[in-house]
Amino acid sequence: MAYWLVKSEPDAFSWDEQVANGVEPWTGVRNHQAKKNLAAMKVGDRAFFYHSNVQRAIVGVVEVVREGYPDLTAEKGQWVCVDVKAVGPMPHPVTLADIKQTPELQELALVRQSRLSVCPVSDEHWQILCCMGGWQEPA
DNA sequence: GCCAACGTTGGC
DNA sequence: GCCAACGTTGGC
Repeated sequence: MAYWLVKSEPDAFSWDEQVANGVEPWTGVRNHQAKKNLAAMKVGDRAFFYHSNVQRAIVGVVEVVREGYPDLTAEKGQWVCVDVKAVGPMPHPVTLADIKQTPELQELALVRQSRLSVCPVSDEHWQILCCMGGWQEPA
């Protein structure tokens, strides 16, 4: 199982909406690197749900429930999306400031390439971030 | 194929 | 609101 981090501007699509909707297509990615990452996702992979811009924090965890398929919101058919399901909220949202203060996390794609909206997260980084956020598996 | 101009994203 | 990073476009 692989780990990822997906960004959304809360004004456009927020964690609350993700929770309310349950399963939601992750559309609108228009960047080739991000597309490559989306296409590599497998059912069962987990991703952090990150609020960019106004909040700048990891606020929840989602799970991939449908692998890469054509993004119908794109005019031309060359973009990809996946479906993700809300797993649960971060008990303590992990902010970008927190991440930047953590030496072990400086290699995160989120830090190194701030404009990339879908980035991979290593197993090690995932564990650190879960620990910082007080994440516990839902019973 | 190079590069300047321009648009978009996202942090501050 | 500003600016840096970076992707895209278009002229040559």
